[in-house]
Amino acid sequence: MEEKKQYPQGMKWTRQRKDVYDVLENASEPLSAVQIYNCIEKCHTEGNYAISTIYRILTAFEEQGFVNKTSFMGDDSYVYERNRGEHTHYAVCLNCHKRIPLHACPFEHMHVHSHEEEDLQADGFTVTGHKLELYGYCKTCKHNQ
Amino acid sequence: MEEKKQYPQGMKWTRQRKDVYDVLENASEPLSAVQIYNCIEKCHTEGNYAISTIYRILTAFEEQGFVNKTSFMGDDSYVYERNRGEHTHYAVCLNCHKRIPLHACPFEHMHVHSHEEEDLQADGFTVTGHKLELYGYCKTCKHNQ
DNA sequence: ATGCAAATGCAACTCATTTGCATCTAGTTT
DNA sequence: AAACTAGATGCAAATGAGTTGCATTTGCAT
Repeated sequence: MEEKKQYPQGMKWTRQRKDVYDVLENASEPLSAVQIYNCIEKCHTEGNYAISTIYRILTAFEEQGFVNKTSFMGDDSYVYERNRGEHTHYAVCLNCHKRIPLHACPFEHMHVHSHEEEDLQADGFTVTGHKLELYGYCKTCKHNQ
Repeated sequence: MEEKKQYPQGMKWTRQRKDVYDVLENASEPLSAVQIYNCIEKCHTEGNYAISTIYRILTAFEEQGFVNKTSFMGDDSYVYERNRGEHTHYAVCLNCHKRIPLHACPFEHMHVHSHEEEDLQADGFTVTGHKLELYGYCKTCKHNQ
């Protein structure tokens, strides 16, 4: 009757893992390990949490395919988000580092890869994903020059 | 008669800056600050170099538009390359972090931005550039499982 | 040759992430 | 239900990229 067993084989379902999982499940944007850590510390005043544990959990989750790890231009840390099948691209402000999600992936409607993938396959390279980032300046930062 | 004055206004042309510039000019791929530092230390046994100087020079060069600073998935540091007007995208191997340059930008031949840019402009966001990264596994890493 | 703002070297610092190790615990076995 | 054990955690120390304050040096304009 629990929401167990949605989790991978051979992975212990600990309090810490559940907390990290919940945070990512409810997050509306990618979060860094430190953000996740702070979020958990804030909500659960119970036990202690070690930041190293958060990192280890995120690594494990990534290996299991639960979360995706990426970095954005201008940010100095990695961010993690629940892997929900679809993927999102962002426009990032080079000044304040705000991220604006794009509503569609330009690659969805066509085979842009054509040229590229041919070349790559000749090299024996297997493409598993792609990442597109638009960058520039948001309204606020543009005005504040 | 020298190759001076290809450099920006108000910027002193020091031995260190010339060295960094030369390394980037002759580089066949983006380099990290540490790689540039090591490269210079190796070639020029003369004076001392401080890694902090390299970082300051790279920051200055970037502000002047001489170099572009980017990061690639899986790498934990920034890399810099001479800004030669054109831009290059890469396919990066998630295992060995090798980068394979793509010969063309998929965005060159069309206005992919259409949808996206409309949305963004409604938000007051000004797009100044984009970055596309394909990722996956190179021939070697794929075979070595 | 002189003067000074800009650039450098150095050492100490920050901040994200990792690691070794002793302790603990989820989940299985008895 | 108690015992067992591989895997997970907390802690503290280490690593590594990048930054900063400050005293000293050096382009380069006068």
